[in-house]
Amino acid sequence: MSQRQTFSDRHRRTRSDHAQETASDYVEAVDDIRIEHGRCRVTDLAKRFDVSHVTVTKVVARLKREGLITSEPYGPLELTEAGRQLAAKSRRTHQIVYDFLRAIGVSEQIAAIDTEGIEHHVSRQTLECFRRLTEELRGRG
Amino acid sequence: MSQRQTFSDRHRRTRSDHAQETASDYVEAVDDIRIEHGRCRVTDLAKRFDVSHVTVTKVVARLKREGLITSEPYGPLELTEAGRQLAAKSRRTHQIVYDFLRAIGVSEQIAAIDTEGIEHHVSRQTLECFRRLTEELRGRG
DNA sequence: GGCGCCACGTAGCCAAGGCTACACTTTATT
DNA sequence: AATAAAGTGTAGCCTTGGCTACGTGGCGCC
Repeated sequence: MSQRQTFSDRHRRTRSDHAQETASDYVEAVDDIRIEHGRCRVTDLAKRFDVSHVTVTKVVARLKREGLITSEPYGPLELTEAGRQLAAKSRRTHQIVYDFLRAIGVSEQIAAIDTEGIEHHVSRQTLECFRRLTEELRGRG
Repeated sequence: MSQRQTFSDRHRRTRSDHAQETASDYVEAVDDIRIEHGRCRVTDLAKRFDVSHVTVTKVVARLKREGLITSEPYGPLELTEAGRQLAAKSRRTHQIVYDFLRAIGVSEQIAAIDTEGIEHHVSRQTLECFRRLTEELRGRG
Protein backbone atom coordinates (compact mmCIF):
# COMPACT_ATOMS: atom_id res chain seq x y z
CA MET A 1 0.00 0.00 0.00
CA SER A 2 1.51 3.28 -1.06
CA GLN A 3 1.64 6.33 1.13
CA ARG A 4 -0.27 8.23 -1.52
CA GLN A 5 -3.18 5.82 -1.39
CA THR A 6 -3.36 6.29 2.37
CA PHE A 7 -3.72 10.01 1.92
CA SER A 8 -6.46 9.50 -0.62
CA ASP A 9 -8.40 7.31 1.74
CA ARG A 10 -8.30 9.87 4.50
CA HIS A 11 -9.38 12.73 2.36
CA ARG A 12 -12.13 10.82 0.65
CA ARG A 13 -13.76 10.31 4.01
CA THR A 14 -13.30 13.81 5.33
CA ARG A 15 -14.12 15.97 2.34
CA SER A 16 -17.34 14.27 1.34
CA ASP A 17 -20.57 13.75 3.24
CA HIS A 18 -21.47 17.35 3.83
CA ALA A 19 -24.97 16.39 2.80
CA GLN A 20 -25.00 13.84 5.63
CA GLU A 21 -23.87 16.48 8.11
CA THR A 22 -26.66 18.77 7.00
CA ALA A 23 -29.14 15.94 7.39
CA SER A 24 -28.01 15.31 10.96
CA ASP A 25 -28.16 18.99 11.83
CA TYR A 26 -31.64 19.31 10.39
CA VAL A 27 -33.28 16.30 11.98
CA GLU A 28 -31.72 17.17 15.32
CA ALA A 29 -33.05 20.72 15.03
CA VAL A 30 -36.51 19.49 14.03
CA ASP A 31 -36.53 17.25 17.07
CA ASP A 32 -35.33 20.07 19.35
CA ILE A 33 -37.91 22.51 18.07
CA ARG A 34 -40.72 20.00 18.32
CA ILE A 35 -39.79 19.44 21.95
CA GLU A 36 -39.60 23.17 22.67
CA HIS A 37 -42.55 24.44 20.62
CA GLY A 38 -44.71 21.39 20.04
CA ARG A 39 -44.19 21.60 16.29
CA CYS A 40 -41.51 22.59 13.81
CA ARG A 41 -42.11 24.84 10.85
CA VAL A 42 -39.83 25.86 8.01
CA THR A 43 -39.40 29.30 9.52
CA ASP A 44 -38.21 27.86 12.83
CA LEU A 45 -35.37 26.12 11.05
CA ALA A 46 -34.59 29.23 9.02
CA LYS A 47 -34.20 31.20 12.25
CA ARG A 48 -32.15 28.54 13.96
CA PHE A 49 -29.70 28.17 11.08
CA ASP A 50 -29.82 31.83 10.12
CA VAL A 51 -30.61 31.11 6.49
CA SER A 52 -33.55 32.05 4.28
CA HIS A 53 -36.71 29.97 4.37
CA VAL A 54 -36.00 29.06 0.74
CA THR A 55 -32.79 27.31 1.66
CA VAL A 56 -34.63 25.39 4.35
CA THR A 57 -37.34 24.40 1.90
CA LYS A 58 -34.72 23.04 -0.49
CA VAL A 59 -32.85 21.05 2.12
CA VAL A 60 -36.09 19.74 3.58
CA ALA A 61 -37.14 18.66 0.09
CA ARG A 62 -33.98 16.59 -0.14
CA LEU A 63 -34.52 15.09 3.31
CA LYS A 64 -38.06 14.17 2.28
CA ARG A 65 -36.67 12.38 -0.77
CA GLU A 66 -34.31 10.56 1.54
CA GLY A 67 -37.11 9.50 3.86
CA LEU A 68 -36.09 11.42 6.98
CA ILE A 69 -38.85 14.03 7.07
CA THR A 70 -42.48 14.22 6.04
CA SER A 71 -44.90 17.13 5.81
CA GLU A 72 -47.97 18.31 3.98
CA PRO A 73 -48.04 21.63 2.10
CA TYR A 74 -48.09 24.51 4.58
CA GLY A 75 -48.01 21.98 7.40
CA PRO A 76 -45.45 21.41 10.16
CA LEU A 77 -42.44 19.15 9.66
CA GLU A 78 -42.51 15.63 11.06
CA LEU A 79 -39.68 13.14 11.43
CA THR A 80 -39.99 9.64 10.06
CA GLU A 81 -38.79 6.73 12.14
CA ALA A 82 -35.44 6.93 10.33
CA GLY A 83 -35.37 10.66 11.04
CA ARG A 84 -36.01 10.13 14.73
CA GLN A 85 -33.26 7.54 14.94
CA LEU A 86 -30.77 9.82 13.22
CA ALA A 87 -31.78 12.68 15.50
CA ALA A 88 -31.28 10.53 18.59
CA LYS A 89 -27.88 9.36 17.42
CA SER A 90 -26.83 12.92 16.58
CA ARG A 91 -27.94 14.11 19.97
CA ARG A 92 -25.91 11.46 21.76
CA THR A 93 -22.77 12.27 19.80
CA HIS A 94 -23.29 15.98 20.32
CA GLN A 95 -23.62 15.52 24.06
CA ILE A 96 -20.49 13.39 24.35
CA VAL A 97 -18.39 15.88 22.41
CA TYR A 98 -19.76 18.85 24.32
CA ASP A 99 -19.25 17.23 27.72
CA PHE A 100 -15.74 16.30 26.70
CA LEU A 101 -14.76 19.79 25.63
CA ARG A 102 -16.18 21.19 28.86
CA ALA A 103 -14.28 18.57 30.86
CA ILE A 104 -10.94 19.50 29.32
CA GLY A 105 -11.49 23.15 30.15
CA VAL A 106 -13.18 24.75 27.14
CA SER A 107 -15.65 27.51 27.99
CA GLU A 108 -19.38 27.01 27.53
CA GLN A 109 -19.65 29.29 24.52
CA ILE A 110 -16.61 27.99 22.69
CA ALA A 111 -17.53 24.40 23.47
CA ALA A 112 -20.98 24.98 21.97
CA ILE A 113 -19.47 26.34 18.77
CA ASP A 114 -16.69 23.78 18.40
CA THR A 115 -19.01 20.89 19.14
CA GLU A 116 -21.12 21.85 16.13
CA GLY A 117 -18.04 21.63 13.95
CA ILE A 118 -16.45 18.56 15.46
CA GLU A 119 -19.39 16.25 16.07
CA HIS A 120 -19.68 15.10 12.47
CA HIS A 121 -16.04 14.12 12.24
CA VAL A 122 -15.39 11.89 15.24
CA SER A 123 -15.25 8.16 14.70
CA ARG A 124 -16.76 5.70 17.11
CA GLN A 125 -13.33 4.98 18.54
CA THR A 126 -12.53 8.62 19.17
CA LEU A 127 -15.94 9.17 20.69
CA GLU A 128 -15.30 6.32 23.09
CA CYS A 129 -11.94 7.87 24.06
CA PHE A 130 -13.71 11.18 24.64
CA ARG A 131 -16.25 9.57 26.93
CA ARG A 132 -13.69 7.64 28.90
CA LEU A 133 -11.52 10.69 29.43
CA THR A 134 -14.50 12.82 30.42
CA GLU A 135 -15.31 10.41 33.21
CA GLU A 136 -11.69 10.19 34.24
CA LEU A 137 -11.30 13.94 34.46
CA ARG A 138 -14.55 14.31 36.37
CA GLY A 139 -13.39 11.66 38.78
CA ARG A 140 -10.29 13.67 39.55
CA GLY A 141 -12.47 16.67 40.40
CA MET B 1 -29.73 37.91 23.92
CA SER B 2 -32.27 35.31 22.88
CA GLN B 3 -31.54 31.63 22.84
CA ARG B 4 -32.46 31.54 19.18
CA GLN B 5 -29.85 34.10 18.25
CA THR B 6 -27.26 32.08 20.09
CA PHE B 7 -28.09 29.06 17.98
CA SER B 8 -27.80 31.11 14.82
CA ASP B 9 -24.36 32.33 15.77
CA ARG B 10 -23.10 28.85 16.36
CA HIS B 11 -24.40 27.44 13.14
CA ARG B 12 -23.29 30.35 11.04
CA ARG B 13 -19.73 29.66 12.09
CA THR B 14 -19.80 25.91 11.76
CA ARG B 15 -21.72 25.30 8.57
CA SER B 16 -20.00 27.84 6.39
CA ASP B 17 -16.37 28.20 5.36
CA HIS B 18 -16.01 24.93 3.53
CA ALA B 19 -14.14 26.92 0.92
CA GLN B 20 -11.68 27.94 3.61
CA GLU B 21 -11.23 24.32 4.65
CA THR B 22 -10.49 23.37 1.08
CA ALA B 23 -7.98 26.21 0.85
CA SER B 24 -6.14 24.97 3.95
CA ASP B 25 -6.10 21.40 2.71
CA TYR B 26 -4.76 22.45 -0.67
CA VAL B 27 -1.97 24.76 0.45
CA GLU B 28 -0.88 22.24 3.04
CA ALA B 29 -0.79 19.54 0.37
CA VAL B 30 1.13 21.76 -2.04
CA ASP B 31 3.67 22.41 0.67
CA ASP B 32 3.93 18.71 1.55
CA ILE B 33 4.39 17.65 -2.04
CA ARG B 34 6.95 20.35 -2.73
CA ILE B 35 8.95 19.10 0.22
CA GLU B 36 8.63 15.48 -0.89
CA HIS B 37 9.03 15.85 -4.65
CA GLY B 38 10.64 19.22 -5.13
CA ARG B 39 7.65 20.57 -7.00
CA CYS B 40 3.89 20.20 -7.01
CA ARG B 41 1.81 19.63 -10.11
CA VAL B 42 -1.93 19.46 -10.62
CA THR B 43 -1.76 15.71 -11.02
CA ASP B 44 -0.02 15.30 -7.67
CA LEU B 45 -2.92 16.98 -5.93
CA ALA B 46 -5.43 14.97 -7.93
CA LYS B 47 -3.78 11.77 -6.70
CA ARG B 48 -3.54 12.93 -3.12
CA PHE B 49 -7.17 13.97 -2.88
CA ASP B 50 -8.42 11.19 -5.14
CA VAL B 51 -10.29 13.55 -7.44
CA SER B 52 -9.98 14.29 -11.13
CA HIS B 53 -7.39 16.77 -12.36
CA VAL B 54 -10.27 18.97 -13.50
CA THR B 55 -11.49 19.43 -9.97
CA VAL B 56 -7.98 20.35 -8.87
CA THR B 57 -7.68 22.84 -11.71
CA LYS B 58 -10.91 24.50 -10.64
CA VAL B 59 -10.01 24.75 -6.98
CA VAL B 60 -6.52 25.96 -7.81
CA ALA B 61 -8.05 28.63 -10.06
CA ARG B 62 -10.02 29.88 -7.08
CA LEU B 63 -6.98 29.83 -4.82
CA LYS B 64 -5.08 31.83 -7.44
CA ARG B 65 -7.86 34.42 -7.44
CA GLU B 66 -7.55 34.53 -3.66
CA GLY B 67 -3.80 35.03 -3.80
CA LEU B 68 -2.67 31.79 -2.18
CA ILE B 69 -1.16 30.05 -5.19
CA THR B 70 0.60 31.09 -8.37
CA SER B 71 1.60 29.16 -11.46
CA GLU B 72 2.21 29.57 -15.14
CA PRO B 73 0.36 27.49 -17.73
CA TYR B 74 1.66 23.92 -17.65
CA GLY B 75 4.02 24.90 -14.86
CA PRO B 76 4.26 23.63 -11.27
CA LEU B 77 2.23 25.20 -8.48
CA GLU B 78 3.89 27.71 -6.17
CA LEU B 79 2.64 29.13 -2.90
CA THR B 80 2.49 32.86 -2.34
CA GLU B 81 3.65 34.27 0.97
CA ALA B 82 0.04 34.16 2.18
CA GLY B 83 -0.18 30.59 0.97
CA ARG B 84 2.95 29.59 2.85
CA GLN B 85 1.67 31.19 6.03
CA LEU B 86 -1.66 29.41 5.77
CA ALA B 87 0.12 26.13 5.09
CA ALA B 88 2.32 26.58 8.14
CA LYS B 89 -0.63 27.40 10.35
CA SER B 90 -2.60 24.41 9.03
CA ARG B 91 0.33 22.14 9.66
CA ARG B 92 0.67 23.29 13.26
CA THR B 93 -3.03 22.80 13.94
CA HIS B 94 -3.00 19.42 12.26
CA GLN B 95 -0.07 18.26 14.38
CA ILE B 96 -1.64 19.39 17.65
CA VAL B 97 -4.91 17.64 16.91
CA TYR B 98 -3.19 14.46 15.77
CA ASP B 99 -0.88 14.33 18.77
CA PHE B 100 -3.84 14.91 21.03
CA LEU B 101 -5.90 12.10 19.58
CA ARG B 102 -2.95 9.76 19.84
CA ALA B 103 -2.37 10.84 23.46
CA ILE B 104 -5.92 10.03 24.50
CA GLY B 105 -5.68 6.56 23.01
CA VAL B 106 -6.92 6.78 19.43
CA SER B 107 -5.13 4.46 17.00
CA GLU B 108 -2.80 5.82 14.34
CA GLN B 109 -5.14 5.16 11.45
CA ILE B 110 -8.27 6.52 13.08
CA ALA B 111 -6.39 9.51 14.42
CA ALA B 112 -5.16 10.32 10.93
CA ILE B 113 -8.69 10.22 9.55
CA ASP B 114 -10.38 12.09 12.39
CA THR B 115 -7.70 14.77 12.44
CA GLU B 116 -8.54 15.64 8.84
CA GLY B 117 -12.14 16.18 9.81
CA ILE B 118 -11.60 17.91 13.14
CA GLU B 119 -8.69 20.26 12.43
CA HIS B 120 -10.79 22.86 10.66
CA HIS B 121 -13.27 23.14 13.50
CA VAL B 122 -11.22 23.67 16.62
CA SER B 123 -10.97 27.17 18.04
CA ARG B 124 -7.78 28.58 19.43
CA GLN B 125 -9.02 27.93 22.95
CA THR B 126 -9.84 24.31 22.30
CA LEU B 127 -6.52 23.82 20.53
CA GLU B 128 -4.75 25.15 23.60
CA CYS B 129 -6.68 22.74 25.82
CA PHE B 130 -5.70 19.91 23.48
CA ARG B 131 -2.03 20.84 23.72
CA ARG B 132 -2.05 21.18 27.47
CA LEU B 133 -3.75 17.86 27.97
CA THR B 134 -1.43 16.12 25.54
CA GLU B 135 1.55 17.20 27.61
CA GLU B 136 -0.19 16.25 30.82
CA LEU B 137 -1.04 12.78 29.59
CA ARG B 138 2.46 12.26 28.26
CA GLY B 139 3.90 13.33 31.59
CA ARG B 140 1.88 10.67 33.36
CA GLY B 141 3.35 8.06 31.01
C1' DG C 1 11.56 14.42 -37.16
C1' DG C 2 7.74 11.98 -35.72
C1' DC C 3 5.07 9.29 -32.36
C1' DG C 4 3.05 8.45 -28.12
C1' DC C 5 2.22 9.34 -23.49
C1' DC C 6 1.33 12.06 -19.80
C1' DA C 7 0.03 16.57 -18.02
C1' DC C 8 -2.90 20.30 -18.54
C1' DG C 9 -6.79 23.15 -20.20
C1' DT C 10 -11.64 23.87 -21.64
C1' DA C 11 -16.53 22.93 -22.37
C1' DG C 12 -20.37 21.47 -20.36
C1' DC C 13 -22.96 18.73 -17.14
C1' DC C 14 -24.58 17.77 -12.05
C1' DA C 15 -26.02 18.32 -6.86
C1' DA C 16 -25.85 20.99 -2.62
C1' DG C 17 -26.78 24.94 -0.45
C1' DG C 18 -26.80 29.88 -0.61
C1' DC C 19 -29.76 34.12 -2.29
C1' DT C 20 -33.83 37.65 -4.10
C1' DA C 21 -38.22 38.38 -6.02
C1' DC C 22 -42.72 37.26 -6.38
C1' DA C 23 -47.07 34.49 -5.75
C1' DC C 24 -50.06 32.11 -2.83
C1' DT C 25 -52.01 30.16 1.80
C1' DT C 26 -52.90 30.48 6.46
C1' DT C 27 -53.64 32.95 10.48
C1' DA C 28 -54.36 36.93 13.15
C1' DT C 29 -56.41 41.51 13.79
C1' DT C 30 -59.58 44.81 13.36
C1' DA D 1 -65.95 39.70 6.65
C1' DA D 2 -62.05 42.17 5.14
C1' DT D 3 -57.51 43.19 5.52
C1' DA D 4 -52.91 42.79 7.27
C1' DA D 5 -49.23 39.89 8.53
C1' DA D 6 -46.79 35.82 8.69
C1' DG D 7 -45.61 31.54 6.61
C1' DT D 8 -44.84 28.72 2.50
C1' DG D 9 -43.94 27.71 -2.29
C1' DT D 10 -41.73 28.53 -6.95
C1' DA D 11 -38.75 30.55 -10.36
C1' DG D 12 -34.38 31.65 -11.35
C1' DC D 13 -29.70 32.91 -10.30
C1' DC D 14 -24.97 32.15 -7.93
C1' DT D 15 -20.64 29.50 -6.13
C1' DT D 16 -18.25 25.29 -4.77
C1' DG D 17 -16.62 21.17 -5.94
C1' DG D 18 -17.63 16.91 -8.19
C1' DC D 19 -17.62 14.50 -13.10
C1' DT D 20 -16.74 13.06 -18.49
C1' DA D 21 -15.24 14.14 -22.95
C1' DC D 22 -12.22 16.15 -25.80
C1' DG D 23 -8.43 19.23 -27.42
C1' DT D 24 -3.70 20.92 -26.68
C1' DG D 25 1.23 21.26 -24.71
C1' DG D 26 5.62 19.09 -23.43
C1' DC D 27 8.80 15.58 -23.48
C1' DG D 28 11.02 11.17 -24.18
C1' DC D 29 12.02 7.48 -27.29
C1' DC D 30 12.62 5.48 -31.22
